[in-house]
Amino acid sequence: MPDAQDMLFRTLADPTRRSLFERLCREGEQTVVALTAGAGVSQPAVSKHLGVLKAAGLVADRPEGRLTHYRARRGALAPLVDWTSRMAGFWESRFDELEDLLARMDQ
Amino acid sequence: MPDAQDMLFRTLADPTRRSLFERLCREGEQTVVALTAGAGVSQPAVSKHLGVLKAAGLVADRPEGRLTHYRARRGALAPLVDWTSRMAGFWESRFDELEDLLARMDQ
DNA sequence: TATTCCCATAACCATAGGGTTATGAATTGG
DNA sequence: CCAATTCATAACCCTATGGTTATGGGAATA
Repeated sequence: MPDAQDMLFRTLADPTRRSLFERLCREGEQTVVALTAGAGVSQPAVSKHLGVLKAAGLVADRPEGRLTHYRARRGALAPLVDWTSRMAGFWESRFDELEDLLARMDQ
Repeated sequence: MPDAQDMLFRTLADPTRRSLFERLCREGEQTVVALTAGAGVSQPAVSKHLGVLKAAGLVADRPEGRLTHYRARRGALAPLVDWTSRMAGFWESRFDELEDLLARMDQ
């Protein structure tokens, strides 16, 4: 399961993928065409990235007719917060409560 | 200067590198031989990873005779916390104060 | 029904980068 | 002074992966 951590880091390492996730966080649910516009890469590339993000649990999709809406799952960031807090040395800090909060944000 | 954020994510994406950083965070200053023991890869590989970590500002080295001591620079994690907080949507939260704290932890 | 649109998959290519061994410079110890 | 140790660099290899174009299936629209 702490393999989820590795998955998260690897997934977020790519700038295009991070940018897609950022857009979904900021602007909410989007279709693939909408995301492709301004992504700087082709539609198949966007689809592939969305697939990776989905496999990491960072996004969820909602098929609707011929469209597919994607949305961010912020709660999936919890392991990242967890790792950072451990590395920073704040074992007993407020991070813990924040992590719980993120875990429950799964929507 | 390439984006510090991007550099951080890319640097921490590799599990071997993350493991080295974790050890430096937990166990404090270490020489290269010490880090190589238990790293699971060769000494040149460790040296290369340490070079990448250093370029990202995540570690600092202290040459002493024929030994080189490496230590973690936890403050370099600040952009990671920053990004996570922005994505999670806690702009006005305790993250801010934590980020300041990390910024001042630069040692 | 025919056409257009959205999206995913397949097949392929090129590069980044993480691993190795070989080597050498610098330092310390016998 | 010679040997051993520490570390970084060089020169490779090989795989993972991010990009592309081509294609096709399902859904809306004319």
